[in-house]
Amino acid sequence: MPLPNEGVTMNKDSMLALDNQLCFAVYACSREIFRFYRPLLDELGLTYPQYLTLLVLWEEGELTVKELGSLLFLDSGTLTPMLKRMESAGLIRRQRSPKDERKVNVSLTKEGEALKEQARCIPETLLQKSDLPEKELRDLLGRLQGLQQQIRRLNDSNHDKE
Amino acid sequence: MPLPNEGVTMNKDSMLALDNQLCFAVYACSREIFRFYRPLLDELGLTYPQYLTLLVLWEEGELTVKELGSLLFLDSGTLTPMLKRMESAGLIRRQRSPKDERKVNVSLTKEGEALKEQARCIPETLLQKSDLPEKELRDLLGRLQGLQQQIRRLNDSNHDKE
DNA sequence: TACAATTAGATTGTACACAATTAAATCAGG
DNA sequence: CCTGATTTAATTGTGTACAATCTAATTGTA
Repeated sequence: MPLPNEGVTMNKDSMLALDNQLCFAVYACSREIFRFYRPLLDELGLTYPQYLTLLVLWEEGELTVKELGSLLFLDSGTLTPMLKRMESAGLIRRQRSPKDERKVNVSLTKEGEALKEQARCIPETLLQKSDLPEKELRDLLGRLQGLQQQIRRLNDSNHDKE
Repeated sequence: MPLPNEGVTMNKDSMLALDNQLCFAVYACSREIFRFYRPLLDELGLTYPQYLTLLVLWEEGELTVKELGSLLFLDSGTLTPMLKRMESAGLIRRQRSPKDERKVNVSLTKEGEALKEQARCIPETLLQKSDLPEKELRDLLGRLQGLQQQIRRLNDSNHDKE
């Protein structure tokens, strides 16, 4: 006998299957994007996470490690070694804040600033090549951001419980 | 003077900005999903990539490393050490194929098979908690899969050129 | 049959991610 | 002014990712 809301609420199995497919799709897509950018960024001597870091610094100017982390959703365990590599590559400076010795200010060197122009020269973006209509891409962006926020809320409230 | 297709074709800057936002959203979303699954999978002693590997094996039965890799889009550099960890955890077996000594067959042990039931017991899926309507999630899945395929095509044809 | 090309995995080296811990600096209540 | 709590980075340890290289097995073909 069908339940009142059958057809509206999925059964557990099909929900689980959709869950797995969607999570895998996000994961696989993310790695495919890394793979696309690699040869372009190789020429600039950057990795994709380093490129994201520069995007933020180009936009915001000087930031602390903490602020960088909250924009990129990364913690010091990831950022500290990456920033050290970027520092020894001459792209950024890392210096303790004189006002609060706990903080480390991250800022661009001339070389790091100069890469901005080179990065703009990437002739075609991924999306132009992808041949998908802009409207669809904006829609996709909105949904992904929505989903990420939802999961983030779940994760954060989960973390608080402990 | 506006070009004929202005408003239809985005300018380079806004395209670049959308590109960056979308790529970051996929990347951030992927990590948020990992973070969501971690406490659930910790109880089973699994990581998310190991869980994905088991999902495939539960579905397909015995597979070679190569076949596993083409389903998960991972190469032996990633799979070999991960499969060794799963083997020493008693979840899978790895044995050279007698017919073709180059191949390594990966199959489930009783323990690995048994985890399937425990994994089904994960009470609520991510998506049920996310509170987003099924239609929207299926739509998102389709678009992500489409995007991934497009990028994969680009990447593969790029790789052929060299 | 030789033997060059191909294929499947393993290995090596670099670079994230992230949980857990540590250490130093700052803050806040008494 | 102290001292315990909090905040900020750094460190440690484990586990992916992935390019590049290597080795052994197999295949295609002259």
